[in-house]
Amino acid sequence: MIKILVVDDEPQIARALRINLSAHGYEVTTAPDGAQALRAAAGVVPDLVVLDLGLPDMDGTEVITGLRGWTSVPILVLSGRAASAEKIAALDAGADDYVTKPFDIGELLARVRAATRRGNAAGDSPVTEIGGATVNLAVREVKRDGKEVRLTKTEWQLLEVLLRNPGKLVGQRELLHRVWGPNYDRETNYLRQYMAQLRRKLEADPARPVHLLTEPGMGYRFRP
Amino acid sequence: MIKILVVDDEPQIARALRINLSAHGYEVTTAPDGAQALRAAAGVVPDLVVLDLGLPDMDGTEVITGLRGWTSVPILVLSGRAASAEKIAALDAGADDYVTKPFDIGELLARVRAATRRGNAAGDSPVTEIGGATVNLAVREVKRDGKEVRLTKTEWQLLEVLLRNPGKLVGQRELLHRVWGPNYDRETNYLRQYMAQLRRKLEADPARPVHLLTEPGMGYRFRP
DNA sequence: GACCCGGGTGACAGACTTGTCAACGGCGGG
DNA sequence: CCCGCCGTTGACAAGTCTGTCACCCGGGTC
Repeated sequence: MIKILVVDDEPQIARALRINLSAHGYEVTTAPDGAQALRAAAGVVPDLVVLDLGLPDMDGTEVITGLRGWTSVPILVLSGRAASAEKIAALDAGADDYVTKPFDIGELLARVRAATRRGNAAGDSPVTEIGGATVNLAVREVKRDGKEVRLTKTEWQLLEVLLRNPGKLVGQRELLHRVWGPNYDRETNYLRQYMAQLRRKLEADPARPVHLLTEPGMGYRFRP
Repeated sequence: MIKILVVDDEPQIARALRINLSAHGYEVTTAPDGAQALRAAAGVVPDLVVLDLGLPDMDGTEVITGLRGWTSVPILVLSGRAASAEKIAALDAGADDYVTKPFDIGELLARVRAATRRGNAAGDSPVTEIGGATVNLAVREVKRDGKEVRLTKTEWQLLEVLLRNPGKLVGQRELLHRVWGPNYDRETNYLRQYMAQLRRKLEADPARPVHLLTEPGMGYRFRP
């Protein structure tokens, strides 16, 4: 889910934005001032920041430069001031877009889509490291020492469930259901078989796995 | 030097933009209508397109989708129309920013800076090399040893889906949906048939494909 | 030590998928 | 009308994956 951080000191605007964005499938966090915005961004690492310039504690461009110091997350600025000088300052500070209030909510949503689309296309491919191997779930690719490793469909499905729950113990029953279907409950031999194959292909020392762990009697766990 | 393609049918606006942009160190090309814009973009591969929506030959969004077919170059739209619906349509078609006329030239330049700042994610050419063949998605043309190779409509659609997701595994279900429509789910024989034809026409050794790869049980993948 | 139990490993036959050849019918151009 | 091109379909050998079996290991229990 795409995460958006909304920074606005006016509660009703913040609430309106939260409602509209949530209704369109975004995960919304809000912050009422610049200091909390910077802290929140460092915590959740959003995919987009919607920033109102009229903040009580610091100037809007300071927030922008504060963010730009360590992240290239898209920043969409909202402002009541339509003066060109303001826009130029915000854009040159590192903002990606500038919308003046009052704004049409449909247009804002379209600009949000445009900004997040860029972010995704710009190529953040979530890769996971396992032993000497690199797993890229988005493009279904595993590399080890620069060479490609091929996984079968079943191996991918099993690996995906584990990787999507990093650090969490996934029960045998749940793994069987997710990979083979709801009619499979006790076929733990399938799991042993395919876990062994995954370890052989991914772990540095398949006999002593470090990331794909067995929890005897319960299930398996992926430790990052 | 950053290259900008200005698309505008009004000579005085095009000239004003050219002068202003050139004065700020950009290399400017201009095109007076949509068809020439698409051809010019395929030729010089700009770092930014400034597109006026009021073109004589085709609708503005058509130009946008035409560009988005093969490139993710930033597109900044200029328009006299301030209606939200227009903006939403253009942004959702793939535009990155939308400025209504009359605009402040300083603000436009700031938006140009913002758009080009993040721009340079490389590897964005309209032509793709496959074996001994050269595929130009923009103008729908394949050349091999200097000679033209003809692809049918279905072959183009299939090839396009794969080429637009370089390195990514595309599931057979997804391929069928995108090329034949949502009612096709299990007709994998179509895929086999057309993948074979594409390999015959594009790959150096069709029996041992290097770029158009099969992932058994899952789908196909284009490796650059 | 003998036994049991859950897990890991190698091998293999059957089921499924894939690449390929061949053929059919619709459609437009000459 | 005939012809060539294209999309669709059927059939089948070669190849790949899956489920299953037999067997091993290590730890806990008596």
